[in-house]
Amino acid sequence: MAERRYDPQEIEPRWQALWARERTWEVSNEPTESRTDGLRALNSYILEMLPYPSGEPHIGHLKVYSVGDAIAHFHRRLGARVLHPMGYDAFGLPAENHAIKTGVQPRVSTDESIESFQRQFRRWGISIDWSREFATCEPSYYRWTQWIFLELFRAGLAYRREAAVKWCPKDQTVLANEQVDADGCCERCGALVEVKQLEQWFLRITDYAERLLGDLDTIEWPEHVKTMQRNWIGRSEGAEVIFRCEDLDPTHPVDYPVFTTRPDTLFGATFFVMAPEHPDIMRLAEGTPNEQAVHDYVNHALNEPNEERGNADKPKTGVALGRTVTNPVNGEQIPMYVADYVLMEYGTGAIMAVPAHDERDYEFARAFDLPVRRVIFPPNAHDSVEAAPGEDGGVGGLPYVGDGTLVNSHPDFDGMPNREAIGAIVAWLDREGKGHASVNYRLRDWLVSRQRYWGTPIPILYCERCGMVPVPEEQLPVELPEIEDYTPKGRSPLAAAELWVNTTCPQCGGPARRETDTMDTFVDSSWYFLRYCDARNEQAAWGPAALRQWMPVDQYIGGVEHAILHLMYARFFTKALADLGHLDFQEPFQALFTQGMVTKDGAKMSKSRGNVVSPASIIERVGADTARAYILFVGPPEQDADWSDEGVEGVHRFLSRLWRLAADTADQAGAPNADLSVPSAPQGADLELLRKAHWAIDKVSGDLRRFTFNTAIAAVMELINDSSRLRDAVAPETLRFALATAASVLFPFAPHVSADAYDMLTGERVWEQPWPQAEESMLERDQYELVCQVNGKVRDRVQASSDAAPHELKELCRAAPNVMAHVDGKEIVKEIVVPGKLVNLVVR
RNA sequence: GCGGCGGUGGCGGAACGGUAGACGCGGGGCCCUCAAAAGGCCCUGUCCGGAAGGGCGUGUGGGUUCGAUUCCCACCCGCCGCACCA
Repeated sequence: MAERRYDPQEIEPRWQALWARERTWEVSNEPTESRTDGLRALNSYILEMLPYPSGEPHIGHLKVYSVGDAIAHFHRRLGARVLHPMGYDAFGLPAENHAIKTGVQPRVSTDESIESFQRQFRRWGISIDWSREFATCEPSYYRWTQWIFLELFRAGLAYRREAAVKWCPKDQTVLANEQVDADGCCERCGALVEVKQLEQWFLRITDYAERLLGDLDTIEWPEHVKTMQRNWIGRSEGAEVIFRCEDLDPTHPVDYPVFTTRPDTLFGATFFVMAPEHPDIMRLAEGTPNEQAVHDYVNHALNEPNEERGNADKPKTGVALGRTVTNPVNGEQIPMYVADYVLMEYGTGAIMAVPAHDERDYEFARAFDLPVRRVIFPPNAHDSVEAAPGEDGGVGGLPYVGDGTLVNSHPDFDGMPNREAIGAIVAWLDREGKGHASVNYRLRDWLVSRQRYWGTPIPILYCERCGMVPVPEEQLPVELPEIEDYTPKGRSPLAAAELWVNTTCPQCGGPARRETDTMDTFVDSSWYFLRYCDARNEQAAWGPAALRQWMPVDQYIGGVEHAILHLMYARFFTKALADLGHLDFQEPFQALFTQGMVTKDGAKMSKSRGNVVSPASIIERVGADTARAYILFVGPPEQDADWSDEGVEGVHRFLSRLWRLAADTADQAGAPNADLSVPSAPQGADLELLRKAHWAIDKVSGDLRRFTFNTAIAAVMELINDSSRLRDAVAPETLRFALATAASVLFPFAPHVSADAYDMLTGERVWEQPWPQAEESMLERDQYELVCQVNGKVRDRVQASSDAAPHELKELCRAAPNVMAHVDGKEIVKEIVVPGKLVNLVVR
């Protein structure tokens, strides 16, 4: 017989053409009949994070879609109707920067990239429902992004206020944080970046902090991702305390609230610090001898790069404002300072400083020679509370941030454990109207406006008479105009499109100007999973019936680098849209899987390192099946994996072997035969191979549920190794069954070769076959190798019958030759029997 | 600093508290071949031994257990996230 060779370059396009021709992976939104056995939901929504189309897909894309496709195929063959769509997160800076450099319009270069991604995904054989494909830069998509924005605007969840943004004085443009390098310079021109106050759009995600935190308990996400989100939200319990300033005008005192997690230390507050960004700073300093110094300090602090300013090791700096505030608990006048260690974004932008019990305040007090007053006495630190005056209370070790007993405070609280004092002092503040219990979050509102061209236009108009006016829904989308020059000139490039900017007010008909900022691309990707459910709907962003079929996403898959931003924003959108009556669920992604990075020689792939492995070149050499199976075989998918060309060859050999065995076996059988029945009472090699096949079914099924694809593929390798070894010792139908089984369970990982092998053997389409079931009887053995231990060490192995009673197993073990040698007259004090596994004799 | 994850052969990695190292790579030997490629078979943690067999081995030190890579405590190292968050 002619030598047949595994040729992925022939096999793969052939099956891809069939799947494309028959639109095999498309699904409808028709309601599924309700299922009577109640076993499983009939619909399953498997989604990988949509790609940002730039150049060619990289190896990370190959990994995420290989993982997702395996799950999608598995669910299909378990009987589910699976939604597995694809789209492109197509707005963004790189396309725009490319345009600035080359003059090629972002739309043109983006479309090129999208085409290349489409080609690759088809070439990889990913089972995508192409009928639902879209790119977020298409007006038919961003029309609904704009609609959502307006919904949020009407609900008060989108608002405008002044905010500090990064500004490059040379390029005359606002910069995204990512465009500022580590030295605080513009990544394009190298000029020192400044901070500028500009009107910006925000989304009120902070309103959802509590729910975003609480609902993490309702979803099946990796614990570390939940932890990152919890940390990002950063919930702290404490109190808001009011410090009154009467210095400016005693008849009109100003109240400055501060947030503190330690109201128990209030009596130790010896000064008061405000952030340089605090709007009252200059007003407070005005007319004091320090006015100029304060002015200089604020200017300097505001222009300092975040990385530098945020460095906790930096010595504390600041300037006295020359004013005082009143400590509400004891009426003391304490001096006010401005210092850059206080952040405007957190809490109220002002703090009470308790140097004795806070490291930062302590450092500042040291630098400025301010009083330090201990108000917490450590436990077990001898002596009575009264005998502890002076700076450190005679105990030393300041600042002290631990728990203890209150001292130097007030007779009502002195002697109280500080944990208890927190409640007592807050209650007192509350009664006096000087404060109240409060919860504070680290999470800040989401700044969504970008002074950029290549993004979704914000659908707002400014009318001279009516002010800010939302674009009426029937006028959506506000389309991005074609422009000539993408170079920023101190405002969004859109501002130069005068014809587009100038329009009429829908309310009064008078002249109006369009908002020229565009939206952060994270807005686009915060709802795309909803659009897939009803991607061709021109009347609405989605129909409720379509959503009911699919949402929430059953399994979401993507890189851990999106653990915070994208996943938080998508959750926020879902909750906000649910509150507005557009959705009837609270969480978009029921289960999440985060896959690890693919590295080369232990390092992240990058052009500058020259270690980039391109999927296209791999596939050209060994085919898509090998590339996909290898990337899943190399290790657990949630871990980082190092690409090895030798490892790829190993997987290629395995697929090659599988295919050749199937081809030879099919040739011998003459014609494909759908009948896969096996000898009725198999013995010897037949039994061994059939058992192996059923073991493999069981192993792969479990591994697919656990996402341990590496061991699933290893199990199929074992089955193929055994099939090869036993090929001449078993009945032809046994071998056929073993190989068809291997092809069947390998299909989710290497679809083309599996489909081809299955077809050669049976003439059937493997993806139309139900997932195989392992037969219980084939998983059991009537004989097994009993491990014989003496004092926990393996000394022998003997054959035991599966139905042997414990006492029989003990006998077998005691009789094993090498066990006897180790027992040798010693006393057996205990015998542990684990049926099916081992016997352990404890001797003395 | 806080939080999370992880440390197993030459390498990637397997092991419901029960035979440590499945599977693959790499390495060695052999078969096929005029030769090569491709393929096939065998060996491959380490030390002692001819072999049988035995000692030692999952970052370090303790503990629980008949038995620990697995559970508990302390520590060391590495990676990731957050970081002057009041």
